[in-house]
Amino acid sequence: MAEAKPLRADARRNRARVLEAAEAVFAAKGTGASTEEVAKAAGVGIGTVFRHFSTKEALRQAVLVERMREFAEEAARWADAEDPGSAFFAFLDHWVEMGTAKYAYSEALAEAGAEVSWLGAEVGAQVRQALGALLGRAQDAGAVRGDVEVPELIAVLVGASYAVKHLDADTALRRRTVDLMFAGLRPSHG
Amino acid sequence: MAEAKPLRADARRNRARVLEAAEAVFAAKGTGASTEEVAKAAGVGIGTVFRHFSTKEALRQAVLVERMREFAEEAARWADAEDPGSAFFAFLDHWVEMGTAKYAYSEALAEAGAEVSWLGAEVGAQVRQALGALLGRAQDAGAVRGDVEVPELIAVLVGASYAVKHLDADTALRRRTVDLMFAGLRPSHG
Amino acid sequence: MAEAKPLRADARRNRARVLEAAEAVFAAKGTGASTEEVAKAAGVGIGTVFRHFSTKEALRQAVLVERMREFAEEAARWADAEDPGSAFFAFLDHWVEMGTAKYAYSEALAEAGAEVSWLGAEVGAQVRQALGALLGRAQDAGAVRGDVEVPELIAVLVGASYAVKHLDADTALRRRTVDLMFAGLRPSHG
Amino acid sequence: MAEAKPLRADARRNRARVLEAAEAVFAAKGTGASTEEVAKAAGVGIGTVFRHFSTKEALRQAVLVERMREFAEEAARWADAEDPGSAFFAFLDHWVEMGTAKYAYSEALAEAGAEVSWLGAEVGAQVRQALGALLGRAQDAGAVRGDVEVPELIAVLVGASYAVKHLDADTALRRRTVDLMFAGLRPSHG
DNA sequence: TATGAATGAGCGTTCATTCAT
DNA sequence: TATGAATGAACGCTCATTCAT
Repeated sequence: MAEAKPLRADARRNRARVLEAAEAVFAAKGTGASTEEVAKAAGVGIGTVFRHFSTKEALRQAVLVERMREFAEEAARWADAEDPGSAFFAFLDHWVEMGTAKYAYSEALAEAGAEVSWLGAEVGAQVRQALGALLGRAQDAGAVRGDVEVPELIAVLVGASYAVKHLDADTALRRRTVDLMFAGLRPSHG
Repeated sequence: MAEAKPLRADARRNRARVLEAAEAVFAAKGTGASTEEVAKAAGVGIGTVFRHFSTKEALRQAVLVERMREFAEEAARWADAEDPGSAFFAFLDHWVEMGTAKYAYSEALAEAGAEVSWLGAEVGAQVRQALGALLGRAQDAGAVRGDVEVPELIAVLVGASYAVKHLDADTALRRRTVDLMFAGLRPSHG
Repeated sequence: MAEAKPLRADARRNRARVLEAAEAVFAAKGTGASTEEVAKAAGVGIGTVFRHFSTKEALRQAVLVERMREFAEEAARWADAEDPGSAFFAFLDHWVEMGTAKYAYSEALAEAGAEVSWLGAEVGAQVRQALGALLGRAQDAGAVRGDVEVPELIAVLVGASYAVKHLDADTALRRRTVDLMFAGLRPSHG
Repeated sequence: MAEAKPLRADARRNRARVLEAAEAVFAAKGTGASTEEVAKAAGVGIGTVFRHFSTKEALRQAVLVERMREFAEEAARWADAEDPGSAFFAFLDHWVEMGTAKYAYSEALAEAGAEVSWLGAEVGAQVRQALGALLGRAQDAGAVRGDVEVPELIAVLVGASYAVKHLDADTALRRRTVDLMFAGLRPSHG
């Protein structure tokens, strides 16, 4: 439950810098970017990267976990909005927009949806729970079809994030696409 | 526009074998698979692969072009079905299901949607045209919202293919997800 | 039985050069020397080394196998000498002397004695058989104790080679040591 | 000659723990084991290891020195046995057996025999002296050939230890090998 | 003095690409 | 034209050593 090792202050700072750098580099060039490049972006030696993340795969996963943490936090932030229906759709929009900027969001969410073991029961559960709350209230308010459940909602979100990734230049088209993908969630559809 | 050189029969045959092998290998292991492996699968030397596709990237693109050709053909095949509405949705479903099996379909379509230059005006246009025909007839039949246009349709398709890629184990969930994503295309009965 | 792949002439030549270079480099600096260095010594790119020996360990083993092949050949060469007793001891001496120059001889023989699986049934058997022949004739001639068998003979040889490795500067001492180690093989005249 | 600085009690204790740990780790995994691992086994930080042994090589040598000290002590312990002949051979046997368990004994002794400079005049001399005493008394008692001297005795011991290292599974073979290697020391051999 | 985080050279290995056969 | 051996840059990762805490 508590952090395993209470790292020294400077070590924790470096860990964070590496994580941030990895997030940025992976976002810009994909996971294929070299670990060396991440190290350079973080301003540390390559040994430091591997001290904190024993494997490149471990680093990739840490980035994804971080993103899911942000996702859950963000979702929680919208949880007690006055109008649950608007809040729900606003959150979806917000999230998809972020995915345009930060490359691996859809990937992260996909793996969270799939309940990948390494994500850690904790974060995965937080994600599903926070999203479930938002969804439930929107359904109670009659803004979302009652038969929608969290797993397919996640999948739709994943798809939307991915679809939009290639559309960052054309704002209008992106708008139309996102609207179309989320329209099916609304009850008015037969 | 036309093929640069009229290849000798055996050369053309080899080119085709390599392309097929690449499709299979990339589908199974992703684009990261080595060119050597593709050569082996095709039963040719690695030199032959590079004779036909001067670069690995060129090979990857050729695979995508091939897929788009199939996409356009398939779409054309549904073009004169009796019930345009059913045909339209049946085609979408069919396509998404194929994407589950053949890895990079969504990727290919995404790049086709983006009108990437290398796709070649020809294939890109064929795709958009065939899909446009299907869409137009479905709209005329009142089965699809009238304000939907080809670009966002492609984007939705891309998103659906991607979303579903991680769901190949759970058929029911896949079904619900796809339905949800395409539901927005239908005219609201509000 | 026959060579698995009939390599092209140039490829076979390169394989041999790499093997030779590895023998020399490992002899001079131990197995810890870098593969890069072996490549340089062979005058080939590093990729070539790994094409022929897929692993550094594989290269090391190939060197040992090569040495055992030489050992067996050499032993066979002494097999039909006129005086079996002299031939036997002369061979032992000869071998130990070579071990002084070529670093990993004792290591190779030790693993042959241990019947390490990768040595290949073939070479290991050749070694034991050739040595057994020499030993048998020497025993028949009364020059070696009758109760000595091949396994312990190999062990003694291994020990002698190793002992002598550190004595290459002092010929006289080396002489006395080797004599002492092999003296026990002679029938006691008690 | 004497210890450079009279270390504080806890520092001396740490030095000893590191040395012991290194002995165990090197024995189990060879000198290739990482210094980090030694530190962990000793229960100290890696910085502490390097404070006491400025270099990994220095640590390795310290281990060897320690072993030679034990060798000399052990030899001295047998020095005034009643039957010098039995004592001599019993000591050799004992030592070789230990070498089976503790990996680098033969290596250590080899370097002692070679009078490597770093071993320190002191320990090297102790070793040669203690062994010389044992040998001398055995020769006086007629149990060992009179022309044998310490240097070749050390070499034989080194060879025997090494030979036996690969034979730890087969006790009977080990027995026969050792007997064979030491048999040459006895006077009955022509 | 002890700690362990940081460093970066170096290693084994892979793979796209070239070129002699 | 087809082959596959050769090449070497680049990668992930390890580890002896240094140094701030």
